[in-house]
Amino acid sequence: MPLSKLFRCSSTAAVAKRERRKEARPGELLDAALDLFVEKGFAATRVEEVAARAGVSKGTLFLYFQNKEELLKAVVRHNISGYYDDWNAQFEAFEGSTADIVAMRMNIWWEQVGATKACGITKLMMSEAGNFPEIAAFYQQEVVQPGQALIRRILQRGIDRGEFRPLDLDYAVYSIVAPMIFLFLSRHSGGICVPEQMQLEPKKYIASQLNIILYGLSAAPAPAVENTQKARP
Amino acid sequence: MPLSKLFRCSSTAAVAKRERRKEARPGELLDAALDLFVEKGFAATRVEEVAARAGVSKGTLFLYFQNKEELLKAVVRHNISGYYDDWNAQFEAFEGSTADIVAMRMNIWWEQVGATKACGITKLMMSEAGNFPEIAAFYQQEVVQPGQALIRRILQRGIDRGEFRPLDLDYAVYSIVAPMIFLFLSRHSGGICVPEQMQLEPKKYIASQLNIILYGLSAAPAPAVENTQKARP
Amino acid sequence: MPLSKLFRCSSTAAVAKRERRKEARPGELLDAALDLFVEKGFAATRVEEVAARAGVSKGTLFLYFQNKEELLKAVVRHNISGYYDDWNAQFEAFEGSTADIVAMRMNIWWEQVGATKACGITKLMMSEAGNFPEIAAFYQQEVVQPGQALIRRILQRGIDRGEFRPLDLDYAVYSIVAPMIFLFLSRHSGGICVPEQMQLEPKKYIASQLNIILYGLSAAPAPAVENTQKARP
Amino acid sequence: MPLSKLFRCSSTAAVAKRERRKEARPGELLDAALDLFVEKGFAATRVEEVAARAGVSKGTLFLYFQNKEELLKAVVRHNISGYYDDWNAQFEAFEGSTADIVAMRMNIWWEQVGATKACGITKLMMSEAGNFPEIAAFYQQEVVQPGQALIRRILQRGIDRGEFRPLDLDYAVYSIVAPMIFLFLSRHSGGICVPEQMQLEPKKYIASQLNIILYGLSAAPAPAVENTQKARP
DNA sequence: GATGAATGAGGATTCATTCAT
DNA sequence: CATGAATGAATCCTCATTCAT
Repeated sequence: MPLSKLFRCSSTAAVAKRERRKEARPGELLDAALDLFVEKGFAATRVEEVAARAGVSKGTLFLYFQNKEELLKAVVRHNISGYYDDWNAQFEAFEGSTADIVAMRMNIWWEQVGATKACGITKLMMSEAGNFPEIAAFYQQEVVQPGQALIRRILQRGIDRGEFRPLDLDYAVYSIVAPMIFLFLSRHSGGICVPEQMQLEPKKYIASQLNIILYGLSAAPAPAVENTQKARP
Repeated sequence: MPLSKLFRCSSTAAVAKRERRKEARPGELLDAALDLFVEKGFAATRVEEVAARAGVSKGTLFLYFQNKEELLKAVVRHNISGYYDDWNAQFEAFEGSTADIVAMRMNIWWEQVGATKACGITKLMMSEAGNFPEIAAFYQQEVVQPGQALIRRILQRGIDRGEFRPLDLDYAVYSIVAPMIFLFLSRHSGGICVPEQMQLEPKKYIASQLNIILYGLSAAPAPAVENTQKARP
Repeated sequence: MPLSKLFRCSSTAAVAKRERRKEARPGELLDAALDLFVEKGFAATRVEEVAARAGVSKGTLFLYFQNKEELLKAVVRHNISGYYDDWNAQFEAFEGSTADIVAMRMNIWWEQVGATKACGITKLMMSEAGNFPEIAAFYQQEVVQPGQALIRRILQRGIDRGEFRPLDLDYAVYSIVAPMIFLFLSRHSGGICVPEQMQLEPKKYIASQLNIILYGLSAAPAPAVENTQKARP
Repeated sequence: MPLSKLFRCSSTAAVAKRERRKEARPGELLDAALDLFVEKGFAATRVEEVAARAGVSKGTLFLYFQNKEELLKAVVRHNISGYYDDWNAQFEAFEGSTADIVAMRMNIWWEQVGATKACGITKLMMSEAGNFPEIAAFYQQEVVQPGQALIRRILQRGIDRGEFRPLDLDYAVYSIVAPMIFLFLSRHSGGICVPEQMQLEPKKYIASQLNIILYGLSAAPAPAVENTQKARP
């Protein structure tokens, strides 16, 4: 049954290839695992499937990862490589209006995360956070907090430069974060966020949100909203 | 819902205890199930736990619910049905500004759903939608679509009355929906949405979002946002 | 739900009727049980179904029968009321040829047992004998042995009167018994004995068997059968 | 059946033990299953018992058989396949009297099936046919129909050669089939067919049946049987 | 007597993990 | 290193039986 036995010869070329593959193994497993965890959920994904998709046997998977949970952790860690250094640098370097920074940030966030397979990690983390507090904490520290800190700095810049109204930053960050997270989740929520037949067009969605948010953040005079609303500061 | 209540005359003291319990059972089971499903997830919750928390045995649960999946469906149905009739009526009856309707809607949505145990259903549904397409479809039809339809009508009213700018409603609804879903999810996401130490204050969060959104929706003149942004219509 | 409550009044007529029904209960339960045991098998029949078909509640059944096994035993006992007294008497009284007795016996056996619901008991007993040795022993003693004894006496009569050849009765009885048992079983064997599309016509089947058997039993000279066959005695 | 045996060269001593066991497993499991299914019935047999008797764990069984029902089907297939080719060939090749073919057929049927463990399958199938229509259909097609077709051809040969009387084959086949099925069933019926203390001697039983049947089938002149009997054709 | 709500033992099946080869 | 056969813990669900009313 193991056909590989029949075809494996001891030429150096073959050894080299095997060697190379050996080193590639963990990465292939992580890719396969990401796909499947995102597609079917953590619990519903069988390790055997992950192994099969990576082209190895079940046993081999356990050579590289202590258990299924460790595999999940590794998947998350592996897929949140530091965008933030780049993104922070971009922010520092930017010279235009803060509104433009916000717009750019959301669009790039989409392009570099939302449009990739990593998008599904948000939903994956949300679903599994309860069962894996340790990894949730890790994700919080490595992803959530730096992300929100960056948004915060952006908004602060707008306020400092008089482009944005004075805002309670603790809450204002969510006017940027919430729509983006919602967008990511909506793509893996099976119609729970956005009805399936609707199919959100991401770029249009972001534009629409920006159109509203930026106006709301701006230092222009506010309309009168009585009753439930606090007057603008 | 239990019609029998309407027809029972109070003379039968003898039948009381057993029968009263029987009527209470489904509700007790649904409450227990909601708690546990939200806390541990659907798959990770054992039916026996649900039964135990409701103070009955495993078998009793299956007297009232055909299987675990039906129990989940019943939980969803039990905790969401009936809001929309009220909410639609409220909307029809309201005479004030549309901004106030939006504000009221978000606050009431919070109070009647977000602040209750039912809040966790959003995350529960998102996590399980992939594994239970039937339930997802049910939720989509019974909850998501009517909810978004209501928001749509509200925004349409604002536009019709000249209070709001002309908007692409397909996308504008999410300026209301996204922050609320995000809020609900954040309370059950183990810090994936909002870092745990931050502890969002819901009323303040809603006020902050409203403050920005309503301004963004309003017909007042927009600030100049160049580059990525479309000019206001 | 129990509609009977609504209609039960305390008139003497009603009481009489209830009384009558009460006495009829065990019989109704036995009838229902026989139907279901034969149709679905013992294990696959739920006591609740039996009770429902008899028009009573599950609890009531246990008022009359200690448990499901006792119910089965009662069903068997109830449905093998003494044909043998009649049949033995018929045999004693008969004056014609023994071949005619055999023919009559098989036909009457069919009419009074095979064509009735009792027919299914043979298959039921065969299936359950292993699980209920006690009742198998009972059936053996009350049904199988008397039946074979009668056949034996019939054959003996044929031999004694020179109508039949001398036969080893221990085995010859099965030339009569086997075809009949096979017929009974075939009607409840789901195509294991006789392919379902074939549908044996009982009277024709019996005639065909008789035609062959009686010839084989008769004292007429035998054809030459070499090799495997013993010569006729 | 395991083709791999044919292709395995004997150089791989290292792989031996584990692999040999793997190949033996299905057979060991089928043997264990046959024993237990026949002894206790299908429903009453726990898969764990089957596994234990085969010396493996519960899980291992499911490595080889999708579920309990497939195990049953495999048992049937394993124990009946392949006789008919031989038997049909034997029939074609035979040159003696048709009476001898009949005699040989019954004796060999006994020796190759009745005297083996496979004998119990007949009763097993009869008991379970109602609950597993799919298996019943399979057995009907693979076992019952080919078997009866063979008997039919044998009888036809006898008629064609003037050895047997003209017979309605649809019914005459059962003069051969019924006694054999009865014999098989009797060995697993707990005394329902044949009282336990009697202990049928199979060879003697078959001889006795043959003695009667063959005489009845033969073209020799028939004795007068009046009344219920049709005159011989 | 009659009811039917409640019980809980019992069994098939899945799948992460181990380990002999 | 790699394999995949073997394991057995874990859980849903059924249904005979009990017993408070």
